[in-house]
Formats: sequence, structure tokens, C-alpha cells
Amino acid sequence: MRILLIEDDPGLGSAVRDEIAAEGHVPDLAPTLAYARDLVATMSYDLILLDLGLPDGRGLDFLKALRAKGSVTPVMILTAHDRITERIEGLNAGADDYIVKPFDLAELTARINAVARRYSGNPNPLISLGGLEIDLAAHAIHGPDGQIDLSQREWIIFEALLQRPGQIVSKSQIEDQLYSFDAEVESNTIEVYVSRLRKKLGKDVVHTIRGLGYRLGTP
Amino acid sequence: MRILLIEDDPGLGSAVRDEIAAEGHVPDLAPTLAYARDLVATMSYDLILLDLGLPDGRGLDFLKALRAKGSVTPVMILTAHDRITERIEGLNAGADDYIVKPFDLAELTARINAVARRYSGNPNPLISLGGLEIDLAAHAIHGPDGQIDLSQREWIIFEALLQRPGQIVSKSQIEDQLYSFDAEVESNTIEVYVSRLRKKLGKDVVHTIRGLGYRLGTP
DNA sequence: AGGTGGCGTTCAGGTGGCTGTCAGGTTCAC
DNA sequence: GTGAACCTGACAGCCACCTGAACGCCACCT
Repeated sequence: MRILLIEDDPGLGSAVRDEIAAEGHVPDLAPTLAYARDLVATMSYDLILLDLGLPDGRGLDFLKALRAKGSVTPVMILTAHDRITERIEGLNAGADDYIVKPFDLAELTARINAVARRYSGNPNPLISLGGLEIDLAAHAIHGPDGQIDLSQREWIIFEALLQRPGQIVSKSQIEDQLYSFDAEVESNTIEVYVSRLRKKLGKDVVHTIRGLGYRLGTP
Repeated sequence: MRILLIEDDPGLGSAVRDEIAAEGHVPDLAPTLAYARDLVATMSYDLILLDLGLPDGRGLDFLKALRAKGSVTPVMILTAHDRITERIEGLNAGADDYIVKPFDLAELTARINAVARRYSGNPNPLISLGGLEIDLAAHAIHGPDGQIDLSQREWIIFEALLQRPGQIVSKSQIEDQLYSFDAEVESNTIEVYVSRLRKKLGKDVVHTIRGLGYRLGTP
């Protein structure tokens, strides 16, 4: 997914861009509104992340101009904690969602995915996978023998794979999803969870690539 | 990606610009240095392709001025086959890479992608190679018959080649990637791995240059 | 308040994929 | 023609991973 990040803070900009890229999206970073205008004139984006305070103008004015031109690209605004009026104004100007600084990068990812799902014509995706019907938003799985329930941790791991079909997700990436920053996991917890997912959902739902990680099975 | 092509030959200029655009980049073509200066004053480019012989001046002087101003935009110079001194001077003046005329457009694309990866901070490129779609960060390869998995060591060797398209990578360089410093490999391990890559990905994915090493196959 | 069962984590024994090697054959520079 | 470089199928051993079972915790139910 093509994502344009309009953010002048170099540190935040880099961190967010790297996170978006790590999630498999294709990010562009514009530190100014002028550059952002050039980009949206020539590129087609699936989502825009918009900071409201830019060095060469107001993010809000950029957003209004975008909507005035008829663009329906989803826009998520980045706002400071105490800027409530600004937030409301942004939503009124046509933003689809907002996230409050400072934010956790994992939360940003989840929010991005949520906005993208809402606006890609697939707001509540059912995913078909090898005889399973999966409803991510409702955490519901329907298999050939009926409803299948996963525990919270099992869902976290399964979603980590579902969000990256075709990609290898390393054990350390899964650990990062499950535990707080830098927590050391001492045993083969991940393997046991994967085994349980296989038991509940079928042995082909997760493929192991030895030494690298796991990958979602092919539908 | 925004690419500025500084080339006075109309035929070559058009062909390269069209190829760059077809690859999803956003090219600008400047047939003179004066025009190029105007463009770089107002636009931010991700890469500059620079011919050294222009009607209104030397490409080398343009490059030196660019670096003197503090620009770190990657620059790839286009040089004639026999202009070795010019090539060296270009690299010394701050060029990041060079490509020798006449060149294959597919090789140019691969080289552009490689330079952009080194300098753009975007570690998650999709690479197309002979019917394969390769996602380096996610260790994902999609071939004509579906998903292809490589082992950890196979990836290391494949990446060593992917990161140097068009270049010969020696066996000792590959050994350095695989093993710790100064480890002596006693047998034909590298040849066996290359054979396995060919088996999984196709026999043209790696070319052997006898006595020198291996090179990535052409897309 | 006490009992229960689901969940998270750990462990141990087993397994099969990966790694490195080798041998026989092919290719090619000289 | 020759010898070095390379190719590739096959094999053995290692260890990353699998999975059944167990235990402690705690939310929930009675």
C-alpha cells in the first residue's frame, strides 16, 4: 500500500517511515507541504498521514484543498495531545481519523490497517484461507466443522501472519507483538503457540522456514 | 521515486525517461545543465542520472557544485566505455555509481533500484527479476508457480548478489557473508548453494564468471 | 469462599530440514 | 589434449523446531 507521510520532524518522520516500510507498505516522506503537493500531483496514494504543523503552511489548509479537488484518499491526521480544537477542525475538514502524539508505532500500524480496510472497499474483511473464513474485526473464524475460537495470544500471532501474506515473519517479530519492548522470552513459547494454531486451524495454515521464521499458508 | 535525468541526446533521453516511468518512478529530463540547475533548485530528487558531456558545460562541474552545496542526493554518472579517466574523476567528484554506455535499460533499472536502496533509507524494496518478485526485507519470493522459500544460507548468498546487480561477486566475498572472519571453507560449499538457488529460482538467476565469481542474472 | 478450567509458560523426547561434504561428471581456458 | 574450475546428486550429522504433557495462575462460576 502506498502511504504518504507529511511530517517535518526528522526523527519522527524516519521512525514512522521505517515502521510503515517494515509493515510491507511503500512510504514516501514529505517534510514540507510544497513537496507533498508535488507528490500527490504525480503519485496515487492509498493513505496520507498528515501532521498539522508544517514549516510552509497549515496541514489543515492542505487537507481542505485536497478535498476541494475531489480527492477521496483517506487521511489520518497526527495531532498533539492537547490540541482538541485542531483535531475537531481536522475531522471537519475531511480527515478520516486521527492519532495522538506521542503514539506507539504498533498502534499506528493497527490504525493504518483499520483505515485502509475501511476505505479500500473492504471495511470488514472476510479472509478466505484454506477452507477457513476469517473475520479480523470480529475475531471470528469459521471452519468446516463450525466456529473456531482462538485465545488472545493465538490471535496476535495469527494476525501477525495474516497482515503479511507471503512474507516471512521472524520469531523475534512475533515476540515483539506479544511482549513489551526488549522482553526476553526464555523458552519455545512461540513454537508452542504455532503448534496450537495448527491444531485448531489445520497444519497447513502456518509454514515454517527454518532459521528465518513463519509464513502464512497459501489459500 | 523522483529521478532527474540530465542527458542531451534526444533518443537516449527519451528511452531512459520512458523506461524509468514504466518502472513507476517519476522522471524529469534536462537536456542542458542550465535547466538541470533550475530543476534541482526547486525540486527534491531521489536520484540524479548525469551525463558528463552536455552542450553548455561539463557534467563533472555540475556534480562538484552539487556536492559543494552539501547535497547528498545519489548521483549515477553515464559514461562512455573508453572514458576511464572521466569515470574515475566522476567517482572522485562524488558520484555514487556509474553505468557505461551503451547500456541495457533493464540493467539501468536494476542499478537505479540498487543505488536508491543504499541511499533512500527504504529497506523494503520489491525487486523484479526474470519473472520473480522478491521482497528482501520479508524474505519473500513469488515465482510463476507461487511462493518460493529459501533457507537462511540461500538467502544470504542471494542477497549478496541482489545488492550488487551487474557486478561480479567473488566466492570469497560470498564466504565472508556466510562465515565469520577468516573462516576457511574447505570444499565447494558455495557452488552447491548456487546450484540450489538455480534449482529453486531458475537456472538463469545466477551467472557464473569462471575464475572470478558470480553475478545476478538479468531481469 | 471454594472449586474449576482456560491460558500462558515450560520442558522433554523425537523428528526432519538444513548444512557441509564428497564424488563423479562437465565445461572451458590455455 | 589437459587440468582447473565448476556443477549437481546423494549422503550423514546436527540442531531448530514440533508437540504432548504438565504446572501454576487467575478469571469465572456456583
